[in-house]
Amino acid sequence: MNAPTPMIRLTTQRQIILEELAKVTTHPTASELYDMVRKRLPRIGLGTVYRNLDLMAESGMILKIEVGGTQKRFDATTDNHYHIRCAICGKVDDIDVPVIEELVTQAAAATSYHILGHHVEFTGICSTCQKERHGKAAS
Amino acid sequence: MNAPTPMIRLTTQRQIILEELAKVTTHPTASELYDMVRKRLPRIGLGTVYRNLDLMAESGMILKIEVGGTQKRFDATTDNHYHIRCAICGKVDDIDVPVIEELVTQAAAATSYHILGHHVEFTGICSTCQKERHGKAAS
DNA sequence: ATTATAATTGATAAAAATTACCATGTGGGT
DNA sequence: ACCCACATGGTAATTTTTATCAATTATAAT
Repeated sequence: MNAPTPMIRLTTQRQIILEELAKVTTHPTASELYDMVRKRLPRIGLGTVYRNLDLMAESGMILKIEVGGTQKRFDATTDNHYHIRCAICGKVDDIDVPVIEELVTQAAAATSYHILGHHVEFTGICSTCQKERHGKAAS
Repeated sequence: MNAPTPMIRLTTQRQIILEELAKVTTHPTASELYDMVRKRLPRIGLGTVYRNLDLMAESGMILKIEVGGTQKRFDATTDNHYHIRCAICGKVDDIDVPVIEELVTQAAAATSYHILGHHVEFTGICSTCQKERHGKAAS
């Protein structure tokens, strides 16, 4: 009666996508992941990558992080943590700042929305871009 | 020597875009704003709206909020505040939770990035979507 | 094992959102 | 009134993502 196992079948392509995503701590976009996966599965289609990333995100196996920038990014670490994005190159890293659980309580009191979660995104300039900026002084 | 007034000329279209944005507390997307502005300036082009929203965001007159969802949104209130986005309809509202300035200090200690700022985005279900969900019980 | 049944894939097309391009128009300063 | 730089509107091109669908592959039933 109640829908049982949503049962996501672990196909070869899904497994490899998952493995490649778990390998890195950067937060690759779908097409970055596509390039990574293609080295092991040259015939895979970009659509398959998108489709499966979405499925896995829906089923909670991975995280789809919708931060600034033009592309969505994915993360194999599913427990809540915060991110920092470089304003220049767009790279996204994890940042080790304690998660503030009280925020959800505070938010619940401040709105009529039913709160599901929260996310903190820092903006900054990564060390690589800091260096490059000093390279060319006054533009 | 040092670049003087970046000097953004306040054209009619810019003024009206700004006025329309300031009128609402929702956080319209570029095309929503386009529709609003077109009522007063029927010949304006969508490109002009995009171009000027970007310019105004760069010069700090308005805020470009890059949250979840497929479209960027804009906000006439430039002092830092947090947002909540409906997971179902995608609507974005302000949420009145105190801004945590310490976060930036904490972040600075935890990363090699040069921190520029931070943003908190809550996810939830807005009251409208809560009601509609109860409407159709077991699908 | 063999067939039936359902889910998944790869390829391609389509959609959605944004940006780039460029000839024409506009306004401010002299 | 005449420059001149900037801005505009219209359109085309890009970028990112989603949809479609026939062919393939896996699972279940016999």
